[in-house]
Amino acid sequence: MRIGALAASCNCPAETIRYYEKIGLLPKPLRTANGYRSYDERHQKWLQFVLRSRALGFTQDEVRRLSNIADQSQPDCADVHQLLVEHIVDVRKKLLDLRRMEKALARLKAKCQDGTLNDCPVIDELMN
Amino acid sequence: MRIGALAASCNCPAETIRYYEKIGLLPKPLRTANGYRSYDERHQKWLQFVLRSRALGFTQDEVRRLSNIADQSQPDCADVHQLLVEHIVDVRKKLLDLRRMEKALARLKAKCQDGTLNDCPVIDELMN
DNA sequence: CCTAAAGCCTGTAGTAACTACAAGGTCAAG
DNA sequence: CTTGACCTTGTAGTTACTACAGGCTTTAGG
Repeated sequence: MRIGALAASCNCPAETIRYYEKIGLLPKPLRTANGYRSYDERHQKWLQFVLRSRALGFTQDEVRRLSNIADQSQPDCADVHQLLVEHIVDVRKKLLDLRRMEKALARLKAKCQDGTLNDCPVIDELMN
Repeated sequence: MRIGALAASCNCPAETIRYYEKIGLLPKPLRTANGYRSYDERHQKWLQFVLRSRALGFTQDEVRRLSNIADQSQPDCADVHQLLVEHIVDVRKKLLDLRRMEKALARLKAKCQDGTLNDCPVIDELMN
């Protein structure tokens, strides 16, 4: 199949596929006589793997490491486990940050009294 | 005061201050005879305003809009309120995403059984 | 007073992770 | 036979900075 079909099947822009190929996240596919990229289901699985990993918040670099593990004949579960644990720590840190933000924003919004005030206390608080 | 002092007082790299000036988030300061930037407390308040807004997750563009509001003689609370509400929606969306991620990651980690397995079920699940 | 370190200047390039063209080749349908 | 959809490469733009390079100026120590 060509890049458009692969893109449609994985619900991902063709440009992203080319980009992943360029940065080495996806293996280079064969080319047809006219130079078009030619994919099979192995490529499809690989792309899916990358997309799912990204959807879980893994960075490109982490995906690369995951790929290296996945590429072994017997993927080492301990390695994956470690990556997973580290990533979960990251995600939790981000969650904490966002929760703190949300709280602060909600407090500011309350100060605002639905925007009915003439002089804005929010601006004031951010400035001083 | 010079840029280093301002940077220290706001706990922010001098390069960021120059950057904010360049993109128009901060007003251009006066220059001393030798060309050094010269700041006063008004600049300091302005920078603080920007930094606090950024810490709350507002984008540069949103900060710019907030700044415009703040710059009026009587800042319009309704405008601020709207920006606030929109931003809170964004933050909540990100929170939902992250929570979903965390759940999925925790489930994968459980599958892994602490990495004691020989063949990794996580790789398998991401692929198929 | 001299020198060395610290601080300042401008401008450019690099980061993550794409996205959006521009300019052109190929192919099938009407 | 030409129109439109699809493909190609390569480059530039996005967000929000960060990190130099190369070159001034100021400040502190001996």
